[in-house]
Amino acid sequence: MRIATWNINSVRLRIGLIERFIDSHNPDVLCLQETKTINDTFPVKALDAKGFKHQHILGMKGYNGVAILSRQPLTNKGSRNWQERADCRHVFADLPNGIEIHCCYVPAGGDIPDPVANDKFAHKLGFMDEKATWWSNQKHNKKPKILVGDLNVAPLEHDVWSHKQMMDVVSHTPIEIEKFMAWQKAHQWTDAVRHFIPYEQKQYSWWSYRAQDWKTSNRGRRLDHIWVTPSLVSSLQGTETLQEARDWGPKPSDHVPVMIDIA
DNA sequence: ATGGTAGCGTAGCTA
Repeated sequence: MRIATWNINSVRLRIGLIERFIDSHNPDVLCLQETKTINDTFPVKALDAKGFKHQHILGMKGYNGVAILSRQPLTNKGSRNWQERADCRHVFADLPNGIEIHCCYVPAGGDIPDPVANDKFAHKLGFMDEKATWWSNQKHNKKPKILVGDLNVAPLEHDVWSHKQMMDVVSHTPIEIEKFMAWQKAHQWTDAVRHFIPYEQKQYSWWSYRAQDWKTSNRGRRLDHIWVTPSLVSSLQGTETLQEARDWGPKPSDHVPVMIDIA
């Protein structure tokens, strides 16, 4: 089974890129973030025509929005609010094989890495604290699980182009990484991408629109993640990050698809 | 130290 996650930055604008990705990489489950539309205008029919007949979508006007798209039926579909905001950042469902899948979109956190000066950064830190607490309290739930999404943190030294220069840049600050790791530890999540990619190897899933030439400057960050619970680790078969999609036209997303294959 | 781009929806917010 191939699971993919992609921050699409408007599902309506980029439905053609999604179709291209489905044709070229044949995912079984595709999780999207930043769909940026209410459910009524989500491209349900186009995705149904591509074989994704089972869709769990949660969108709002203009911002955020998440979706789980599946070739196989989804059951126990749900969603959750965080930091007392109904801002469409988390959906989950069960797959026929018994795996519970979660699609998350963590707040970006604004530009200033100070929770006093920047409400958006405080919100991001609180969001991850709440995630850690909630997942810690889910320990009784023994179902195998996969958590994917744009988590907006690049936690490891080689998840950013320059660890030194990024330490005071939101997404790679020590306080964010501390809270991110606490969340990961709270449910014994394993980073399924780094399970295959050596720690020393640079690995990115996002490159800014603001660079003149994203590929030449290559100042990327690994913001998009796939985590699995312990019993699934031995079933992991491989991972792929589709860097070439950063050039897919006419208008690419600033994030690229991240995939795992699991037996 | 600064400014650079993009989407939604049509101003200004968010990323």
